[in-house]
Amino acid sequence: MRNKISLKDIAKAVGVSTALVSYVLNNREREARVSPETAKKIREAAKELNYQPNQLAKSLKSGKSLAIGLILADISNPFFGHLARTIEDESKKKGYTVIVGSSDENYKNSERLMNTFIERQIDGFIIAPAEGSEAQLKYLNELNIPFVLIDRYFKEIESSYVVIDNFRATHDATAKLLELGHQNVAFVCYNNQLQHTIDRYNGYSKAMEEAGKKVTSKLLCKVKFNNPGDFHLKFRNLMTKGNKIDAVLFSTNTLSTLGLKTLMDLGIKIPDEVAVFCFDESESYDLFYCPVSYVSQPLKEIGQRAVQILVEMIGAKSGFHRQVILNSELVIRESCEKR
Amino acid sequence: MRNKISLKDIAKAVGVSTALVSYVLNNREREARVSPETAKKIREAAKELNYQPNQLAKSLKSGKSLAIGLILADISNPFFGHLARTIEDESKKKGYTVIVGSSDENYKNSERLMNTFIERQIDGFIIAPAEGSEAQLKYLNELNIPFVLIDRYFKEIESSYVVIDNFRATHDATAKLLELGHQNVAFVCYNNQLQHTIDRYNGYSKAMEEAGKKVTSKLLCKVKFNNPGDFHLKFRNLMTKGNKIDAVLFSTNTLSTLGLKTLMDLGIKIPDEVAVFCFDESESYDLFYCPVSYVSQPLKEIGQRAVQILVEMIGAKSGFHRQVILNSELVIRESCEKR
DNA sequence: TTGAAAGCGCTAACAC
DNA sequence: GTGTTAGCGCTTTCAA
Repeated sequence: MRNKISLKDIAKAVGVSTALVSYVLNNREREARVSPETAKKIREAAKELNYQPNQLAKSLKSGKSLAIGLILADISNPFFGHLARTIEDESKKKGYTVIVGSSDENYKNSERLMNTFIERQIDGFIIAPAEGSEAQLKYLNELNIPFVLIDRYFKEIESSYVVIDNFRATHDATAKLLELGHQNVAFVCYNNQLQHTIDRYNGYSKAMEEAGKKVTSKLLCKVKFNNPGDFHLKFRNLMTKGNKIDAVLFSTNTLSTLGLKTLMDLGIKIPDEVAVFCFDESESYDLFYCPVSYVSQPLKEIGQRAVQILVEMIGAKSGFHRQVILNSELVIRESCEKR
Repeated sequence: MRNKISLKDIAKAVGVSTALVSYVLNNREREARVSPETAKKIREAAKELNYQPNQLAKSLKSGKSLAIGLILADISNPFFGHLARTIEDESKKKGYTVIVGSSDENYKNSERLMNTFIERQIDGFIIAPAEGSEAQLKYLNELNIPFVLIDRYFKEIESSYVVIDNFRATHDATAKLLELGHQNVAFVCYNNQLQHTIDRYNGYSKAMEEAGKKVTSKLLCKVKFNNPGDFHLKFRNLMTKGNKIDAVLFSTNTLSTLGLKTLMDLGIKIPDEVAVFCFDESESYDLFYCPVSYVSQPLKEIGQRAVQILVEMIGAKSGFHRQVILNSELVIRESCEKR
């Protein structure tokens, strides 16, 4: 069996009450006026017996678990992996432990995770919400469980969130491509109704409009999530049906990787035959034959801000929300040149 | 404030004792001979009040937290991200929640994480141990806390583990390169003393020996972990100092990516000037100009087996260990051809 | 300066 | 069939 030493064991060993032990081991001996000798004995016994406090009991008593629930689409996706890493690091600094779950972009999974985490009394959530999660988030609000959304948010849900200015990101990337002289700039995105998808589309579309270009279906490729077959079909179509595409803007990291791969397979030369602008950083880009241009999100800052806001919300007596919109950066490299 | 409904609230609402509520909501009404009407009323009240059990209180009472602590080197590394994903999925199936932490290959961090997790009463650990973790693992053994090592293990530590046959993996990869006619096969690894590093080196070295080749320092590149500068210095040296290297075997995924990148920067053509064999799958390989050969680890199986073994260990009254050595697979593609 | 005791939410042995 | 109660490990009020 597992050798569990409790406050009581220490109290017995030293010959004092558990109250004193509790005070001393929480460094509150002064406030409780514990005599130095007793304190010393208690500390020694604790060390001797190798005492480790039971956080569960503390939490039960205090009503605070010092745990944060993190719900991502997929922890194996490097974009979310990086986010998870910064969130974990920042949480550790703040004294919180992170419990993670992958929703797989499915709101049913996300709901199940949320309930599991609530049962574990997490103090708050950081969530990259799946499509259709609105009701669950409203529910969290009803329960007064603080949460911060990352990467995506919902216009109709009152909440804190940390996102980038997606409109501006794609707007500027598109404008850059047009400025470089590309004529038919295509846009590749998922066909969901998530706000960041919409914002990114609008950014693209606005930049086109400003340049006097019409966005026709010949320039658009909206594909199903998690469905490489659908992607290949539609993207190949886009690129090979005589649409005269001379530049492509991919609106997520997974689409970027899939897209580069497909262009390579099709033998379409970048940037000679088509210019390419990607979304998010990826170590894959480093191995691509042509240095890739991309929208760089400040992942570290997103994670840190999310944790900071959440911790503030947890500590606040009355509810508040904080919205943070960060700027992304365009990293311009060879792949978007006009040849 | 957070609207927390407890068993007591339901008991009061229905007008019964908490004991009955507990029995019913744990579906043990039959064994406790609760009358159907009472049971029904209790369930209705629970639903009505939107009751969510407090897992912390349950755990405190039962001594089981139904939580697993996962300690990885770095959750943002896709290799570990995938592992984390399969572990999370399998744990969920078994009714366990996963708490993750990144050690950054630093045993001090790993120790801190372990203690945090122990305080949270996790039922067991899955660990990709950092160099120097031996003492901590012995400590876990003393405490009778079950754990399963993944990716790496220590010969001198009695423990369960799930790893691949690293010796065989590099042995076979090296043999393949030699069989294809390469003469000077170099080996790139980290300069640590982790068993998997040693095994991988031995596999390489054995294959060389079997082919009547001598492993000289001119063929070896041992680099510091997490130190791209050191890598570049030594690897460039290896490739440019007239060592006549015509094939390189990289012994981890990070080294593989760094290596491919450097070879590209140096303008060394693969496989025309040098053949390359990598370790672990990576989406980056898909974007490389030449299809990359690699050792493919069965990530999903590693994660699943680790969870299965851990759960068995947690359930067992007496301690036992289970060692699983899985086979990896060689994926042979253009990059290792002899030109 | 220290101890006793209540109580966080839950389970389970036991009594009625 | 149902209720009472002790106790998991901890904190904190109150009394001594």
